Amino acid sequence: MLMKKRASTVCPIVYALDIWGDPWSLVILRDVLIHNKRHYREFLASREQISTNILSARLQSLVEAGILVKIEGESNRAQTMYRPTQKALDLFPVVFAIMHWGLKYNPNTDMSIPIMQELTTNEKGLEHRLLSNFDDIQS
Amino acid sequence: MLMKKRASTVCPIVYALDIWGDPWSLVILRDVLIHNKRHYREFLASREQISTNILSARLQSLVEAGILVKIEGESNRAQTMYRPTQKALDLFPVVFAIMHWGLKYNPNTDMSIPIMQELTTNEKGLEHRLLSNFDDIQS
DNA sequence: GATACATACTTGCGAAATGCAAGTACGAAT
DNA sequence: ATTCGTACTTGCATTTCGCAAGTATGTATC
Repeated sequence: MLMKKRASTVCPIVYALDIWGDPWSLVILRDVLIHNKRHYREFLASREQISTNILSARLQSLVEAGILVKIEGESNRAQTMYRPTQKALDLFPVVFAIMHWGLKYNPNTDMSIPIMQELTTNEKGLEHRLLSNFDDIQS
Repeated sequence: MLMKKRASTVCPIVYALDIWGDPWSLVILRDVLIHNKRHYREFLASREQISTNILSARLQSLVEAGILVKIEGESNRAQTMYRPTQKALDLFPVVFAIMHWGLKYNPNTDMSIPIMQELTTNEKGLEHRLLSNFDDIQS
């Protein structure tokens, strides 16, 4: 985190930033929520090239913050998965809002990705479909 | 910024993060958009206690990114103002989405602030009222 | 009109976080 | 038995941050 961590803040924005307000955390959350990634190796493979120590640290802090859950396989570390909690699923509106803004102002956005099209034409449908990836989590 | 700056990215989220994805930038944007702050001294007075060098650097990078405009008074630096561009005003949905999430999960949110109440009961009205602070900017 | 004050910064430095490369631990595949 | 894949950890140079102090310039006060 950039900002000195506060035990508590009365501002909902600062509260949010203290948890996932560094860029790498949001990239991980994008991968989890939008691209349905769950394995360490999948996060590593992202275009943004996060380094292993940062990835490890961020996953851990997101778990501590109750955003992700670490599910370890029995007798095989390669089965370890990171899955979102409801607290993470509630970030869909945030992620979508950021995507809308980025889409408007980033001339290099790759519109050939189906999700980008769908975000503008059928956001609710997109959200519903993505949420169905996490049916086991939904309350 | 935490993340190595990219000249261009095809991801709208990473584009956004490269511009305002550090916590301090978002605190400044909160102050501009929600609390209608415009002067250096006002940003410094925020509860989060940003230090002067960071504030100076962030204001400059937000100006470079086309998010804020620096308006200098003639013959008096104390009149210097930082005002949002349309690109900043388009961040209202992002800021509101973050506030909604923070409100849900931050037990310490100060609900005595009128804006917090209004966000849940009348978001559109709140947005409209806040936007009216920037009538001169709106296209 | 000299002095104090306010504002908007810049500078210096120790502490922390980052980025990169390499190493480790362990199960699976050959 | 050896190699490979995966999930990390460790070490270190570089960058960024946080804090304190200093600077520049205009305004207010005596």
